Amino acid sequence: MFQAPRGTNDLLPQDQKYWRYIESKAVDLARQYGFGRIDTPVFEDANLFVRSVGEGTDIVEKEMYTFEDRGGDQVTLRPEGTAPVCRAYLEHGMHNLPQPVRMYYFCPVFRYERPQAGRFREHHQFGVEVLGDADPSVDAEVIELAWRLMLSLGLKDTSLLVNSIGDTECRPAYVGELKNYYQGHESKLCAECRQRLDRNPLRLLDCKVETCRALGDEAPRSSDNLCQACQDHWSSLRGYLNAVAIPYEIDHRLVRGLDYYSRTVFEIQPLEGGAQSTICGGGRYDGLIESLGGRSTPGIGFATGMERLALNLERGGVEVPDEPSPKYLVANVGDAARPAALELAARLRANGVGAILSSGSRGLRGQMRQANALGIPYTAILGDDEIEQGVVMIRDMQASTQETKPMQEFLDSAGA
RNA sequence: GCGAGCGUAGCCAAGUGGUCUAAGGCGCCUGUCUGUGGCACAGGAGAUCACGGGUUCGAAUCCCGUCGCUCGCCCCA
Repeated sequence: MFQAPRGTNDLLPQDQKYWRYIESKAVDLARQYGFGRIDTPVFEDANLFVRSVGEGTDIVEKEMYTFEDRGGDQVTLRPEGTAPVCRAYLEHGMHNLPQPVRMYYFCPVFRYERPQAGRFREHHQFGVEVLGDADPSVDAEVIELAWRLMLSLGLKDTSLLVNSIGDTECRPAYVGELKNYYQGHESKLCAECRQRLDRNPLRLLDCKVETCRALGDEAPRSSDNLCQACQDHWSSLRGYLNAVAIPYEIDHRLVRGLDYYSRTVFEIQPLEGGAQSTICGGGRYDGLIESLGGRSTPGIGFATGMERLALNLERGGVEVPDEPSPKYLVANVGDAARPAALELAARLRANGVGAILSSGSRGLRGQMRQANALGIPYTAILGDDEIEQGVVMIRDMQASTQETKPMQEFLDSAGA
């Protein structure tokens, strides 16, 4: 038997309601904030991600689905959403549009990882990007949008963490200072962290080992080591967030793993999360477009994981509306009724009314059971008697009442 | 890449060496009700007990290997 590949999932009809719900809330909000939808290819030139996400990152080092196609090109299944949007911005000359350009997307994302709760090899993201505006008010707006999405979904008990990690101006000096600090305490670090000391000192901050955490509390903070421009940006952002009353927490340990982030970074986490708890992550990436060959263009965005949002909706017991069933099931008894039933169902649908034809190979009883099991509110019954008299019997399944109506009259009223 | 747990019908699951040609429940189908659902009752279909090898008179049950799934680490949505 074939199985879905490891780390991938079928999204069955009965699971769809959570996704439709998230999608509709997200699209409504995105439109409110003036975002337009963009869809980019599932695969891209491998180098797009190597250059943007960063050569030393886990994503590029060991998680990308990269293969050579039949023409000999190295292509990669999209491991994140931001770089393709930036590529599209450049490719289509969007710097000629009124700035900033605001876009949102829903797309599958692929990373070769060991699957576990809330982490898959294929997952889906809703994300937004704002390109061409460096003002901190844009940061505030994007963060507000992320926060409003959680509220609008009905996800309670989430926390918003914000930090500034500086830019190319001030970060190198800060990383040096951090390294210095940790080197002074190297004997107390866990084995992992000793390796991080060389590879990626920033990551020392979010280690979960108790002794490392304690050291992290006392470590120099990025937000205390910003250059003047970053400092101004950071304090403006906090002011704006206060102005729109978004309940954020400053988390000095928040760093994020992709190379392209600068200044503002943020995450949203459920209070009671499992291991893979982050449901939304984002930040500013002012150097990214330039590194892809464009002229210097600031950008900021975030992405949310659909699977993690759906998981949290279920865990939180959030009521999500069911997908509506067709209004009518057309039951039929006898050979003569079969074509008439087919026609009736077709005419109902032509009027925009949902209708399914039940299998006449079952008895009427079986067809009623089917209507009941499918949650269909009305059954239209056609048998020899009805055909002869040109009528149809309509049964209200919930009220358990039924009445006979002339066919034409029923069709006229059903359309309205 | 590393560590742990688990694999019995579509789903949940009993059984931990001897009528197990595998219990029960949900769901599905049929009938009681020959043109009327939900409830009840009765019946039915559906399982190479993950796969391969070994131990044994005898294996779903014990051992080894493989595969798969789940959870955790790393990292991330």
